[in-house]
Amino acid sequence: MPEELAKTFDPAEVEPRIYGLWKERDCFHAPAADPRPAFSITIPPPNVTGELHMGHALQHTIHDLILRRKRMQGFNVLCLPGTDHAGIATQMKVEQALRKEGLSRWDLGRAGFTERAREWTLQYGGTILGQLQALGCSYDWSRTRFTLDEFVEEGPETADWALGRIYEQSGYARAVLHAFVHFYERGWVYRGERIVNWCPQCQTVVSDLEVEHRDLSSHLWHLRYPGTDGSEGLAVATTRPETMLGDTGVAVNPSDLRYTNLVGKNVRLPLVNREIPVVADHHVDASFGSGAVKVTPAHDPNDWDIAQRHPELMPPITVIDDAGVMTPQAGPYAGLKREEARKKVVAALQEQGLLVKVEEHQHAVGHHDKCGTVIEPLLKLQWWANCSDLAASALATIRARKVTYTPERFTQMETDWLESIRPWCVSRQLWWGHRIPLWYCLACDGEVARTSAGSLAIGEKAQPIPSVERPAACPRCAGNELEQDPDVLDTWFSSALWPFVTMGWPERTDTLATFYPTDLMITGRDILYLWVARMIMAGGEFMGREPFREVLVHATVMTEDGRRMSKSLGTGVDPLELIRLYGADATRFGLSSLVTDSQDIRFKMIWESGGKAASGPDDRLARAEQIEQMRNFCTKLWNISRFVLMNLEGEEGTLRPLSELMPRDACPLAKFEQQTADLAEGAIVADTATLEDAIPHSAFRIPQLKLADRWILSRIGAASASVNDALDRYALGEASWTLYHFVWDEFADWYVELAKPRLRSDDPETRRAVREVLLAVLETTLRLAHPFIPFISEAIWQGLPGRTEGETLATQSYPGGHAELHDEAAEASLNAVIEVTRAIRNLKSEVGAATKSVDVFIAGPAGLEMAYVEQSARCRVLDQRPEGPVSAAAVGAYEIALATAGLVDVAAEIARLTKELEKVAKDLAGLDSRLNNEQFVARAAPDAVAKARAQRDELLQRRATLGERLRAFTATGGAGQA
RNA sequence: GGGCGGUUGGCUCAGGGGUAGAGCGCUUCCUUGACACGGAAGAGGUCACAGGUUCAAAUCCUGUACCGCCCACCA
Repeated sequence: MPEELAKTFDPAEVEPRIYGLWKERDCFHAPAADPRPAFSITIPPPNVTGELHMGHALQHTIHDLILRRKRMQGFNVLCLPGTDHAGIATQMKVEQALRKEGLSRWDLGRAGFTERAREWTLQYGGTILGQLQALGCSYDWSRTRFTLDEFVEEGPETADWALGRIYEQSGYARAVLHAFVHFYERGWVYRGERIVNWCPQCQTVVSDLEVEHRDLSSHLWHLRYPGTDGSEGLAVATTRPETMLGDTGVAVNPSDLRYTNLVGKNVRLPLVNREIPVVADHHVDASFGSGAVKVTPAHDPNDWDIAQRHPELMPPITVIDDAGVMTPQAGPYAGLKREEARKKVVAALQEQGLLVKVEEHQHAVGHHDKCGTVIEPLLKLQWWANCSDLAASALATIRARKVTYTPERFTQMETDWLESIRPWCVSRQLWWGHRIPLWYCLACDGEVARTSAGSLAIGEKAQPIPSVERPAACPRCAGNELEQDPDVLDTWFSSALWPFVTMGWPERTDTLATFYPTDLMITGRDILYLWVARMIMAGGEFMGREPFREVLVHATVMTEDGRRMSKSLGTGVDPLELIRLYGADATRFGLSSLVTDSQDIRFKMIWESGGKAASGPDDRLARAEQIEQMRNFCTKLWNISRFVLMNLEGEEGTLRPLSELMPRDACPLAKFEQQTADLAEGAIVADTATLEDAIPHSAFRIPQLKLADRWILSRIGAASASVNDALDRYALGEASWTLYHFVWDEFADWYVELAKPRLRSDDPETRRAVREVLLAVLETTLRLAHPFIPFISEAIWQGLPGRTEGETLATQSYPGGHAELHDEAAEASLNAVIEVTRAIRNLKSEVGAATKSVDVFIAGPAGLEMAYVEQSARCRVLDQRPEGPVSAAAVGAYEIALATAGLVDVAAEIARLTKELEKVAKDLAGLDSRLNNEQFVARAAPDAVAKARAQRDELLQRRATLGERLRAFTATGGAGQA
């Protein structure tokens, strides 16, 4: 006996219960030793400090939808979750927490701080993983990893975020050091002094990819640098006047005749009274600004390059320090913030009459993508990774299509980037992260010394010792006064190793053997370079092959008016709010229905205050239409299910098991055995759909099968086929809408309605047949829908009779195409019923008899299922044309005459018929112009011509019928005899 | 400066060589034992603009405009 479904679907009650059931049955764990073919994904690890936002919700809806179908299709599905230690973000959070205690990281010292940060991530981090469970994600939580985790042998959960013990034989932290040492030994890592992107707020270097350029309107200041001989010299144009204090020269284009006489001479740098040379360099664009560029090698990458070509511009003069404050080299401006210095410098120059002019100017200013602070280009000695070898092999991998991108256009984006790859600055001046495993010998390395402040001064030519562990002694002098490099690695260096380190690299684990390479990487386009490209490079180097076979790039979630969702701007929604309002299923289904391959998704929101964006921190989400629609869908499905279950009338026990009623897509295991045998033979693994089709389904034999039954079975077969087809193309939106319309428009609106009278039949066999079909279609629908709406489908499924006890829907087989259910004749017949029914309803509505039962005469081809029409249109079908006045319509090959018995407004009926005739005439004209065109008949596809002819015949028929009706009306002056 | 997307009914979006679809909103009607988070019937669009290819273009090509995104050292 199935438990009766509650009156209304209550996501808040159902979701935790069902998720608990899945966990209890261990549905999401993927053992390495499993004969079934593997399907694996590693999720893009969210920041350990992060909380679920709409982008995550979309991303993981896509993940779980794909995973659940694969699981139901019989794969050994692994989705490996985890979090990223997120160096900068986490360090910022922890420092924030410390500030509240009146402490800074310096008070704790490095060891104390990292300990504190680790505690912090254990305590507060990883809440996002719990939030993913609320979304329903079917990930293997027992394998949860963290990009800075240490090896844990055995034992209880290490922390809430871990949701399980560390699984493999190596800690992530150690593996990262291994990888770096390998890089070093390959000669790809070097130390170099260059202009880097310095964040004065975070006090660290960041890579080019972490700099976000924003166009700001500013000014172009033209400054006069007088000649040393008192002549007028020249004017330079700059967007950063404060850096002039560090100028070491001026550059002009060699062919710029205005300045040829000055090249090789000196000009006087105002305010600091320094003589600086004028040089000729091709980099300078004579048509921009004044044609003369001030050269500040310490604060501008271009200027640094120019200075490399002109030794007289060296050495550089640093006038801005790590905090964005002017250095003693800035003379009277020392100690001022860079913004203040700018104002004072401009004012001083103006006072001296050296400010030639100020133009409005728009230019791109680099901001740190984590904190938004304006990046300060500074000259620094940093660790760089030369990626050209890696990029070349990654390019080869992509070009050989060992990694493919969906949508395809992203392939080009990725290869373009790889082709022009530049050295990657991998060192960061942080404490939270993987400390660079390079050691310096204070005894024998002359380039290394302790400063008075106790820190390490490391010269450019220092000779570090690479080692994962602290070396016991210096291999050169056997001294044991070794110091580790103070910097940590870019977080992206560790995440580049994610797909294989999470599976145990550098050990050779069973997990790697089974699940690497992974099948899919599902990610946003914003990290295609930062992460995806680097994983391909790292995978190729460390594993000898690509880390994933496919990259699925999904859209960005935007607000309704196209702005990026942002917490601080109040333009974002918390997905948990959506789950609270509408349930996880509706949230997922709403999101999946929005997936297309275009670039972004606009999300409509209405807040309690009435606006499109939150008016304040307390403003709550009132409505999200796109999700609400799917909540309504869930309610619909729930009610269909209630209807089916409440009509079993206690006969559940006598119903045959579902597997007999409806093909259950054959035994999955048989399939796997076949596939593994193929694998052993070295054969290409057959497409599962093909295998599925090759296995004969148990025939669907119910003697009392009626037209409606044959129709709905044919339709669910078609729906399954098209959902599968769309999912194979990652057209998740299309798949969602197909499911939506099948359930609502076909199953609920027509089949359930047509089933009602038969359920009330006196014949038990008739009743039984309908119940069985209802149940079979419902059960198949639930399997089809499960990846989209896992909670509600599982909850209903658990209440169905005829299933095996103890099973979960999550591990049932996924419906295939069901081509054997296709029934052309049934579809055509029922379509006729639907069309005629609609025409009658329309007529009833027009004559104001929508709610009444009417008499109707239908002329046309035989075989129309009149009982269905009578039921659906609420009418009585007459054997003969009615005597009295009628209202008429023509649909397809059928003519419909509705006895109006004086109901009809003559003028209105004439107007209606005239309007309909006009429409027919218009359509006919269009068709005729085509058919009369010899070119069309001669050149168009034969079936296009045939179709047009058929349409024309039908329209001619309709025109005749309608014309006759109209004539009858006008001739009798309104009596309208039939 | 390059590159990529988008421009379809009031709104948010599907679709994609044969004459336009959905949801919401709107109009009219209906509380019928699955469902008013529902049912029935409607109104509403020269598919941004201009050329071209084709028997046929909203759909393919080229160009233009506007919106968005990515990349790029023009001070």
